[in-house]
Amino acid sequence: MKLPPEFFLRSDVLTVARELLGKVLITHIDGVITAGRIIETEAYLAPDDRACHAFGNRRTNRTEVMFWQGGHAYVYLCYGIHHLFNVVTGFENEAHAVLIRALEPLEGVEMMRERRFKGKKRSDALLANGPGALSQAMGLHTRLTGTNMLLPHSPVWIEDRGLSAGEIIAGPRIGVDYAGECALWPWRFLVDSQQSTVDSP
DNA sequence: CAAACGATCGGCT
DNA sequence: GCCGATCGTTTGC
Repeated sequence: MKLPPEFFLRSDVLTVARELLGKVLITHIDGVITAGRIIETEAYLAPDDRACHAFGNRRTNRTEVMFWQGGHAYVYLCYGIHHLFNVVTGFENEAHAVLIRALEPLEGVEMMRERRFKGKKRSDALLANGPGALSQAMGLHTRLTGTNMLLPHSPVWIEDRGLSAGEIIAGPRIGVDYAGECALWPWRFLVDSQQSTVDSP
């Protein structure tokens, strides 16, 4: 059920990013379980990817966990507001990561609504429809960076529950226009919501 | 030490 | 569709 080390210990981060679609991201935080089916990812791959924080394999305090072996969490603050959650992949000293960009909520939806909307009325479609949004809904925070998701009782982990990803669409990554030609690489993956997936009639 | 910069979101026009 | 929020990280002087 919980993904094994071998899933993350692969150098081909593009394949891992694709295969994460349909898997289930789970947190156990503040005594509550929340879970969602991963429906959008992006791959980041040092050293040649200008959009990757570890471009050129440069190590900084922030990006150090990207160099750890696959299965750790890399969470960083974006635009001073948003906590973005990544899965570190590959072997030690390979700075590869997959950004989780969207989820389909499965469990703990009440808690997700509370964290996201604080009682205000909003559409459930907005619960986890972006990388900052899903982190807020799931309780993911920069303090969780460096968490080993493979350890028992970790606060965040990923499971295979046999759900299908369906058809997969690939395209350029979002918000990395500064990265030159790297911004054009089709390293964003999302499930085709036009296609039938888990429970269509 | 100062300053620019985001792997975004939500509110407003 | 545009724009401001907001702050840790990084880089430059």
